[in-house]
Amino acid sequence: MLTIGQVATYLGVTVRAIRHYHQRGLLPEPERDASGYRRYGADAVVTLVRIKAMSDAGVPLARIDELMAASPEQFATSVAAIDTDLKEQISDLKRRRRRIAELSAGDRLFLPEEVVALLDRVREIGLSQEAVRTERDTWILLVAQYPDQVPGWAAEKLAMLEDVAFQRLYLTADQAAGWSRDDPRLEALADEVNSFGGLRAPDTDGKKPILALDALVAVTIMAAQSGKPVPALERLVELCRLRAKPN
Amino acid sequence: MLTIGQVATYLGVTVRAIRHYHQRGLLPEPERDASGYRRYGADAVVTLVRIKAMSDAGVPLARIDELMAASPEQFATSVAAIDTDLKEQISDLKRRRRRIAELSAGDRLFLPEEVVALLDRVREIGLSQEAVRTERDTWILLVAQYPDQVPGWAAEKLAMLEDVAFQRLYLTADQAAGWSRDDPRLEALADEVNSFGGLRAPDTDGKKPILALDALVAVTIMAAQSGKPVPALERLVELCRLRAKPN
DNA sequence: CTTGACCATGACCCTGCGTCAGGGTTCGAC
DNA sequence: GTCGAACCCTGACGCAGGGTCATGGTCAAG
Repeated sequence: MLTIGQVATYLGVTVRAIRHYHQRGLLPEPERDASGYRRYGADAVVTLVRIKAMSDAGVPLARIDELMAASPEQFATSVAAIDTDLKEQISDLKRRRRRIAELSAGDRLFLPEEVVALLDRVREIGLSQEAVRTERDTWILLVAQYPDQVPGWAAEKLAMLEDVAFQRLYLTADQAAGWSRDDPRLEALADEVNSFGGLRAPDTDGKKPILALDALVAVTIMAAQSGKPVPALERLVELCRLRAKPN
Repeated sequence: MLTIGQVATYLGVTVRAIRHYHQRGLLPEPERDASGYRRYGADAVVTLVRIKAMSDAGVPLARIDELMAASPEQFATSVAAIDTDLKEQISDLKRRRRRIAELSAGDRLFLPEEVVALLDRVREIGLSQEAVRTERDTWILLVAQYPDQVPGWAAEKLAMLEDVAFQRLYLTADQAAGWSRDDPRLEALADEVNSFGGLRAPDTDGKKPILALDALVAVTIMAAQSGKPVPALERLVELCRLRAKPN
């Protein structure tokens, strides 16, 4: 008659696991000796071997007791179901691996390649690190809501950045974040923004493309909402809107 | 300012998950409004998008906070580690699928094919269902301790069963389980067993092959240990041992 | 008689949330 | 102004499959 520890080392399972099986009702409690120790016979060992085999094969404990008492047909059916389950889990993990690969490939995070290219470009141009982060965060928000349109929008914006004048404008707007709310340069800047088509916030006209300095709008919105308002940019947005609707 | 439910539906996660991220410290608790509701700004949404992206990619929550604040090199290293992890999990699941396949293929359970063949054979020969189960259980025990030797042993025993005399002996021993302890036929049976080389229990000489009627020994041992002793077979084993060591 | 290796039970820990339970809040409709 | 539906809050238990104490009894050897 074996003790629990002996059975465990014999079969290569832990003592805790065996007690767990008892608790789950998978393995009947054996008789106890005078001191209360569990004493196992060969039948218990056999049952345990079967449990271990199933469990190693990935059968969830809950189904093992079904299987132990199943007829050959039930057995086959259940095994097939479990196998299907495992197949699903595998393809799930594979999907995850693909996503992981995208994460590490997309240098900075879960954005479509067009956006990544755009971010690289604005960094190249000399945009401040903060502004780049804001640009990124804006795109993240956009992706969450318009995943299909985003690549197109990003490509469009990237194309606009070929224009040196637009680049200058973009950089100046970035600088403007440090200006005060009544800085006179804001007026000139607003004029320039308008010459590029003005501001268009994504929520202004639903699902239409965002162009130009929408990120600017986003900056002000996001800053305001996260508790760090940027007065100069707020004012700039105001000025641009005034020019856009002069009536 | 968004409520937790709005953020959740916007991003396609559950409210519970968001609260869970707060609890795990992945997502900082946002400010509350007058009634104690959480109010989320765009920054929180961005953080959540990043968390969701990592989590969807299979990054464990515990590592997400590392990654969120990691430098590009750390990021790459960690991502590689996680990918390795996923690969392992996948091959693990594949291994399980193979085991599952073996389970269902080996009709009656997790035994090497040689043993399955042997079991089929003894069933064919006409061994009682009980005896077949005992035979199976014995092999299960043997596999647990001598997984490498078992296929050889089973093949050897299967070969012996070609001999019709041996078959008869086997069947008679099966019948003997129903005899009384002092049945005179036991003597003759013991003689016959000896003419086939006698009994050899696996524990008798360590790792040497088991032959002939070891299952008989196993029957008595197992029966005794699981509380249902078989007196006639116990006696038979005794007799065989007497003949094996006549001094 | 003590020491170290076992055994017992019970209870808390992990992951990633789901799902009550037992409240309070807000909003639109009447 | 009040009703109900739909939110929100915290706290706690649940799952699989055990790991890991904590606390105390048992056993064999020296």
